[in-house]
Amino acid sequence: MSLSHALLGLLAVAPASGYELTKEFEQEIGRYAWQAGHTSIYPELGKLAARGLVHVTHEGARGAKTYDVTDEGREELRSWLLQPPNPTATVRNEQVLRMFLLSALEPADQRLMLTRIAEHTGRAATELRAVVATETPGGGPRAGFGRLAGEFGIRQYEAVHEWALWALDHIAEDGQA
Amino acid sequence: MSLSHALLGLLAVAPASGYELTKEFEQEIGRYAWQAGHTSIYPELGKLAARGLVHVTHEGARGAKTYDVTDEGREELRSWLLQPPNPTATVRNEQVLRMFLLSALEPADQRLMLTRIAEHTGRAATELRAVVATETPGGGPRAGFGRLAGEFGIRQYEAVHEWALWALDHIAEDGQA
DNA sequence: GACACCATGTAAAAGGTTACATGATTCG
DNA sequence: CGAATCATGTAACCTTTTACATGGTGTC
Repeated sequence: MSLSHALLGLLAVAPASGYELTKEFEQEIGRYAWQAGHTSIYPELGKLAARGLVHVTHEGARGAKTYDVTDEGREELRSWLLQPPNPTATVRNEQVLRMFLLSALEPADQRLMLTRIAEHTGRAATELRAVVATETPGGGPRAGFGRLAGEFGIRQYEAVHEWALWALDHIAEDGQA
Repeated sequence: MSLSHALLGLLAVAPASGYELTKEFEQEIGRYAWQAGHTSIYPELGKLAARGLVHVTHEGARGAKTYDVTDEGREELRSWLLQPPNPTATVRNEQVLRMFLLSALEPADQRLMLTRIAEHTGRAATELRAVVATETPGGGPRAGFGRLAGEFGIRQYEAVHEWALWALDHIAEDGQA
């Protein structure tokens, strides 16, 4: 299960509370890599603590608990991250699924959908490029993290943008690509 | 739930049995978009039939049932596909998660991981480009489908490849991106 | 004092995976 | 006749989502 490793990884970069981790999952990590809500995060932190991979470093106001990774947790994370790319790893992307099912539509609808995708990803790439450019070097505890994610996102949007333009160019009148 | 729409979409392109759909999910669709095994596909086909979105067109040898989409199913599929891109759509990608957690590693491990990713995606892009180039135009019932998926995959691998090279170039000695 | 936000949790239901189970057909 | 492949299904388990539930703190 990858949620445990996602939490381990985020905590390895900087200790945090369940609440802060939840907000993290609403950012880039949730948009490109893995989604999770607080109702799965809190119990999972409890399980990780029970397994000795994380521990509570201190309790703050309003019952807030700050978690940090233990040496054992760091070892577990490292061995998971350094695994060779495995071809059966979990993949689930609703947007990409929509693109793949394009062939099920009539030609006119195909063009409509591809045009929308091209516009949307083109705009998203431009916006993200602007955001990344204005980000101050240095910054918070996860600054490097955001930079890496930003550059990934830009390339991701550009790739889909180029694909949509290619597809628009290559679907014939009868809709066969 | 997207599995139902994935099945609807595949059947809309060409009628098929649960067994054939299962094999479909082991190809590009499972690699880039959505995974499913036969144990989730068979019950789901049953539910879709109960809702009147698909129906069994004929039963062949060994109890094989060929499903096709009904008009109602086609309408449901179309309205789902033409929905505007929604930012909270399901995203779950173990490989991308690994990349995002790069910052949790020591600089030497980061470089090792990025080098591996760059090599792997570079090779995958080249191989896929070769496969797409040799595919005969025309072909089977889902030929357009495979072409679309192939072009998508190529751009996907290239994007990650470029990202990994960028990251290798930009992580300083202390591992800050 | 109301509203926004901080901060945590549980429980039921839905969705998905793994393991188990069965039998037909085809090819060598 | 044995092995691979075709073809379907159920059940137990695990994971995830949705809904419910509670209370503290800061600010206007």
